[in-house]
Amino acid sequence: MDDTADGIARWRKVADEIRAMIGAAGAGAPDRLPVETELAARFGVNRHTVRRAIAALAAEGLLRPERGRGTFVERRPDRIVYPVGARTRFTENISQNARQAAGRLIGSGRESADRHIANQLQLAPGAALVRLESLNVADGVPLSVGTSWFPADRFPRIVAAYAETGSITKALAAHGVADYARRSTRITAERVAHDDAEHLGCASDAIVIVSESANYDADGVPIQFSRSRFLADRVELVFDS
Amino acid sequence: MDDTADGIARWRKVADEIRAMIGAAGAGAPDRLPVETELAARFGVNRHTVRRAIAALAAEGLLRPERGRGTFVERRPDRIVYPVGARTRFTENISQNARQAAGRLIGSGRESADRHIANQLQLAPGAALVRLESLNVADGVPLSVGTSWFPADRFPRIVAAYAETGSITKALAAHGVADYARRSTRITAERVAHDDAEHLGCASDAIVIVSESANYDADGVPIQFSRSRFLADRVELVFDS
DNA sequence: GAATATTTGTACGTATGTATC
DNA sequence: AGATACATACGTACAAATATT
Repeated sequence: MDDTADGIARWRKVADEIRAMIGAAGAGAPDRLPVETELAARFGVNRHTVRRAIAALAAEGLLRPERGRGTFVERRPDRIVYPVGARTRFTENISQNARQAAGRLIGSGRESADRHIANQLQLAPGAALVRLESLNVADGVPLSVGTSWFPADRFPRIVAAYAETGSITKALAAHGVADYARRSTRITAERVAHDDAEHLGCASDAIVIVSESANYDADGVPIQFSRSRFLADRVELVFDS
Repeated sequence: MDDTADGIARWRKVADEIRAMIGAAGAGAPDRLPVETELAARFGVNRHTVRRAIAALAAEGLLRPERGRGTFVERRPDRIVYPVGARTRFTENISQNARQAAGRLIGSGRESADRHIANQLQLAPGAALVRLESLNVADGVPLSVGTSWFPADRFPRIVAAYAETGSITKALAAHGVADYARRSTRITAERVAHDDAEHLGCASDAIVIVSESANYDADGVPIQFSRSRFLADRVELVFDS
């Protein structure tokens, strides 16, 4: 299988060599790779073996192959800092780090509560909900997509209000919620869903940080359950404790 | 390239069909895939095309191919809940959710502070540090690996103390630190590093939640900076606010 | 703008290695 | 030991997107 007989696949060695190439120096570091055929010749392997190595490095976010153009070294910009606390509000938070922040409605619907959401919102399973899908953008760069569920009877016009204002806070205010807070936040991470990748304009194998939380009004009544997917490449969450 | 002429690669269609196969039902759902040659015959494509599809689904965590055995459907267990707060301590936290929790020393060393860590520990760049690598296991399942840095002059024997006790808290106590707390936690997510994957016993393309934080003693002096990598498949972090 | 060359993406074929059954 | 099943590797061809002439 590999003629080096040390049990390491060739494509892994090629990947390591490429890693060394691109990680060599900061200033003189190349920003693009030689073409696949030349790499294959240089390493004495088949083009497919080079491609296997490139695919692995691309999955790590180190390379970005573009059909017809070449394979480029990924220089990832610093991540935008997203502070999470009891009073987290997207627009206000992000505008501390970015020049422009906006939320946009990308979908909505009505559905009945499954067990998990019913529990979070302290409703009976099957209760009527409004679902709201939003895309959050800072400085023109999509950062996250979020799905929120609201009790339909209390927030009948939440979708329209959000579509107008681009702000959950304002949409809630239009329903008489002057203040709200979150209590706890569950954090997981996974590969981005297909639909989310399209909205976020990211690679189909990108990683998202998933944040689930509920918001409560001043009386402690749950008013919103949300599940946000943050692009891990572009955002870091900061929790103060 | 594909004879369907709708611009969708064949391997993607095969992936979708396999996804449908395994996601069919809860009870009667298969727990393993037919062998690659049979899938290739069934879908009328080459075995490599099937493999490309399987690789994509494996990257999503849906399949787990095992050499010589077959390709299995991944049924992921519920994640262990890991509460994060000012007084987060691994052993105490996890033992609320698991029967057994333990930390094990997997590496250590001495190094000098780079800019980032020096800043976090309020030291001059180049200051002497002790680095401690640990593997955290609950119920025999590796959950996370962590790297911690301590000022070398204040915690000269921290590695030995941790090796003996398996607890950072106790190792710090041996150096006279009765209490400590964290102030903020930075959360990112990325693909697991190669070395970490070996310790965690996970797939090489698994996702980890990366948590960076500093701990401070009762006088507010930073005593530890740590970078923990939690397997996203096995753990969820919960922050109270 | 059109034709051509370059470069990555997909697909199939074939062979062999390695782990498991 | 033999059969089975996934892993790696090379070869070939063409498609699709981009760059160049």
